[in-house]
Amino acid sequence: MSERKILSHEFYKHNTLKVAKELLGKYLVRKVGRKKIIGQIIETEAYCGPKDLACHGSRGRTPRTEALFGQAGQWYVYFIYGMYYCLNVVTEKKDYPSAALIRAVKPIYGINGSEKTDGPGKLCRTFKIDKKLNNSSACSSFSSPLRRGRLGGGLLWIEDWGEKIKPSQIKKTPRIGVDYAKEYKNKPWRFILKFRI
DNA sequence: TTATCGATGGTA
DNA sequence: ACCATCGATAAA
Repeated sequence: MSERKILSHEFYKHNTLKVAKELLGKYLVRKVGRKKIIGQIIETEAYCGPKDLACHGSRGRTPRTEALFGQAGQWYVYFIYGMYYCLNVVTEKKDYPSAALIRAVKPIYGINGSEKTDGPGKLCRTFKIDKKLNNSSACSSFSSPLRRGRLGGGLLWIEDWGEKIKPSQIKKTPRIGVDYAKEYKNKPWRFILKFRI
């Protein structure tokens, strides 16, 4: 049995396409109160900097996208379509707007059968992710502010459980919902983990 | 099965 | 007006 390691800043600061692919098979861990929710990441998308017209950062720095311009390894959570949140983890250099969108996980622990995890909005609903997590760190399980005189547990992070994913297990497709992105709309920057080849 | 459409509200 | 979505409904 392999050790479970929290992914570090080092993991996230590389090329966004690489990070988005390497996130497949890792484990998204959410702590809410004393309960844990865990899902294995099976679908991601890469948003690759200021030139990528699908990336929120391509329209410049705004209050909403501030976290996207921050340090690798922090969460970028935004509100969309009036009722959903989307979860991204920031990649590459500070001030370079790039991130990996986590689109789907496979339920592993603490998830009711009726709760869906197969879409960015549904995943955030099930994992109780909203803007309160925006700009917080994904690199520690002890990153939250002091509460009642002691460290609160971390709230949301990603673990490597030592599984190796082969390139042949990764399906690539264009990203969802970015028809407006001109020459970037058909870039195969959506990555899906296949369990059957 | 695929296609279409309304809900809903922050953002620029 | 637009939107990195979802779920219901209709059509086929």
